[in-house]
Amino acid sequence: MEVRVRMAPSPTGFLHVGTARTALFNWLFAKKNGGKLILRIEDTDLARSTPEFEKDIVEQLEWLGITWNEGPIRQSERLDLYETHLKRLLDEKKAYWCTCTKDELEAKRKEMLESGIAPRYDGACREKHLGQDSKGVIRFVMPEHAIGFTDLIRGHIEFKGDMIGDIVIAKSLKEPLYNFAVVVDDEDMKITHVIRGEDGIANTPKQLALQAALGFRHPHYAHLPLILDASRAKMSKRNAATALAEYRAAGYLPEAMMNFLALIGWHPEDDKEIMVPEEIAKIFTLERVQKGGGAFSLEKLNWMNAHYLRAMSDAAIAKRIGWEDSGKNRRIIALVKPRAETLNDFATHGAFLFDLPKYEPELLLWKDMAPGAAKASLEHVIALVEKGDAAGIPKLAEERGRGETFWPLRVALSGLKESPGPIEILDALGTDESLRRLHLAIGKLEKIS
RNA sequence: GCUCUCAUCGUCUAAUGGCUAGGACGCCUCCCUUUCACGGAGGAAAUCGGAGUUCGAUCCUCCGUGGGAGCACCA
Repeated sequence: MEVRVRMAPSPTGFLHVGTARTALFNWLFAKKNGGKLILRIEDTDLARSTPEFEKDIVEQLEWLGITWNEGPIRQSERLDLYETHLKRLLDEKKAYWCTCTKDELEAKRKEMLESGIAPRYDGACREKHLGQDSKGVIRFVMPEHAIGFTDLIRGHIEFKGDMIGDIVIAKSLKEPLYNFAVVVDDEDMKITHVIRGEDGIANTPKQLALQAALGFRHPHYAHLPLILDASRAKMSKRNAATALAEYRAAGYLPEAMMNFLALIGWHPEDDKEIMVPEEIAKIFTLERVQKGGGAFSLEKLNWMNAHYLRAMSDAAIAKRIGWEDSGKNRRIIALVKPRAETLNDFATHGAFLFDLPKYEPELLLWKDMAPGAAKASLEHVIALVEKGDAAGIPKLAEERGRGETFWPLRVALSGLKESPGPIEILDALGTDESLRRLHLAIGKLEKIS
């Protein structure tokens, strides 16, 4: 049987890194098994869903390199389908109208909580046989027996029978709710494997019961461990950037992000960590997915991004950051690359190459060097550069002292305490600009001598 | 409160019923180097606790502890 999996984000916010990771694992699973991936937009909550968020979801998935075979399919456009099944459930008395008010429910809930039992609907309207004109909501008659399933990652999971009350499956015939829409869609789209986050575990028995009542088959379930933040709680906007778009804007590469995300909760048999998506897809199995939640380590992401950056050609980087692919820009990129962690670093770390650096004159002094000595050093360098003999600088350094020569030169050109090598900067800057900066440095030294 | 779930270096994780529990990030040292990086070579760092099964348990079982998630007319 053909493997069919889905990613089912809800357009009520920007694409979350956790959602992206779930999408990625579905993509990997589909690829590994020669299956199909369906993008389903779960927008049954009309009040909270927006086209902007949907656009972000699609854009970020595309950026990551996740491709799908069907969709995006919007639940909001399939209302008739849900209504058909809703009516069937009602006709068969497997669902009923409920007119309990929110206040009543809240009071009962509080009461149950206080007496130490799990809050659940008491079934007050179950036997009232209310009609559609009652303007209530539709509840599903939850079976009393225990419901278990075998999770592909966690093994057998069982829920006690009387735990879950009659859940609301729709606000009206035209307003289905999450658990119901999911069940109808998973059946209709012939989903074989539901691969989702661990937070979906508690929904599984509800969906299983709904499937049984509707006469649907049960897909396989696999619940992925959660992505945790640095304090080991579910990653939230409070403590870290959660929107994929933020990482994109911060200059992370999609290939690095994908590789990094794949390694949260999954690990290859060997210890090879740097892998392109196609490589991972070849060896990906749910058996090797971890059960415990994994923290999102920005430090490791940074390392991985830097690693991918260093593997890219200067021309490719120029293209990514939107720089003209000129000889000068390539030299600048080559200079910044060993120190860059993100795409944005090229602009910030390379800024001194475009704009005249600002720095204190004292920075020009190597250790306890006197201003006059620094000035003399720079003058020697200027003489060489003016002759077009920059290649003679290393020899000069040997004669006059490496630190004494290179340090003032580097600072004069970059204004930085930490920077690429001075000869390389001189080359990237060009003779004219270099001489200009050297003279400016001498001016600064004269002021403090 | 109730339900479900998880537990190996600080972090992501590997492995095994029995050798020095492996790799990666981060950290430290050294080499390279005018500086900082990059690169190279080393190093410190972990099986939550208690019972049981067993010749032997980090691995299997139970209990405890700790963490996490879920308990909407959200998804």
